[in-house]
Amino acid sequence: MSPQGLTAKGAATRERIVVAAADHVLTHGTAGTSLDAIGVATSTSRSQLFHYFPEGKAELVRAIVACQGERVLDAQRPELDRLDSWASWKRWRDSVVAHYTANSGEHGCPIGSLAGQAAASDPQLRADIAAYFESWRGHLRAGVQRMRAAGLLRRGADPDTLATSLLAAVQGGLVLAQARGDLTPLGEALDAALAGLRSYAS
Amino acid sequence: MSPQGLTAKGAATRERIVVAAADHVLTHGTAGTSLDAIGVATSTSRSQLFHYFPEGKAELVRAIVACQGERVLDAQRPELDRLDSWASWKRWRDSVVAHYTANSGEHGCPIGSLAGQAAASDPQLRADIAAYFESWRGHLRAGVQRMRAAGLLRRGADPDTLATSLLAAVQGGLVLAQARGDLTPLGEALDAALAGLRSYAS
DNA sequence: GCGATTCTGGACTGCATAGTCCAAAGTATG
DNA sequence: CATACTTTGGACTATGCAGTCCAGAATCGC
Repeated sequence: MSPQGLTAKGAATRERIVVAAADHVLTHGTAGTSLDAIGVATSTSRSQLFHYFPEGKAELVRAIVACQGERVLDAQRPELDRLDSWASWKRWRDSVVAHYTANSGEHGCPIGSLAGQAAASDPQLRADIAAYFESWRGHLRAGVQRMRAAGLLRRGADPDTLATSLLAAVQGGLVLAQARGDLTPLGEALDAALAGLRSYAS
Repeated sequence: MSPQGLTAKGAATRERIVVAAADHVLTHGTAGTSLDAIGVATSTSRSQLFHYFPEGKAELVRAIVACQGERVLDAQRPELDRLDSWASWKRWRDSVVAHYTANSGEHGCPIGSLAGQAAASDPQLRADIAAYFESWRGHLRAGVQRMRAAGLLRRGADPDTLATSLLAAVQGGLVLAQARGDLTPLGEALDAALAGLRSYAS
């Protein structure tokens, strides 16, 4: 049994619930996702949801964020972990765009959308989302630092704010893309942010 | 009487509902805002809501977007309308940050948050939000064009994509700010985007 | 195999909410 | 002042939803 006292079968069911619920929440929003809908999507009954997520919907949504956050970050690997050349940044950019392109039909929307919904309602969820962004931003910052250490960027390039602006470009591009129903703003925003980074090239 | 057959009194009531509802929706989200809550906030009864917004909640939310969109754009004036020098861009940047700083407590969240909630649920609302972004982006694009016409930017500066990247920086900065509960990402993202613009200076 | 624990199904409760309806009060216009 | 129209109040219904409960099936530890 796993640490939480879960059978292999139980863990599988839990996983199945999270994955299916993630798809539903990311397309319909937290408010637009009922426990019933999750039930029919996963062929599970009411009691299982509360068995695996005793605190109810809020806990489930948090699990979704954790799951989906990992998915999104994984989609950027291995580039995200070894940003150390201009070519690697370009590859990273492409992997981000490719990931959202592939999943645009089902869940066109990222976790950022949840931030808006969670802002006031669930502080715990907001904190989880903030941590997720911070992790993502940390990878980008490390990349900028590597570039600077390698002498590819000038000293004036501040890894912290550059990482913020890169992540903001991704999230802002996604917001615009979602409103327009077309992903091109994401690519444009990313290109501009990378151009900004390149303006610090030494 | 006004075009829609509204008495002065009626128009005032309608306005009162929209304004109060806007505050509530922007802090609690559309799902977190019940018609009852709007009722108590504005001291109006159920029937008035449906009298002024026969299609119900969806129509009300659309009115809120129109109202709030105007508010946000107005907060950026007069700078937004006459972006034609580096100093004016800086002033614009400050007005954006100042606006969200002033309103961070009440409605920390912008219309962009609604895009996520509206994506699947209400296509009409999504279209309204897209139009709003397009209007905002149009002002920025005009500003870039003015800069180029004045010889302050090189020919390589594409007004269209630069406007997109600037707006994406605002929206992305707001998403991060919302998650973190702190507006600094907005300022940093905007500064980076403006630095990107400045890299095209001639 | 057997007892304890985990897993699953489905019915049930209680509540919050969107939307309807009708009748009364107010307000224009001639 | 009279009539038609707009505005307002509040009760009423429908429904959909989160969360509870209990009993039965499967599975694990020994």
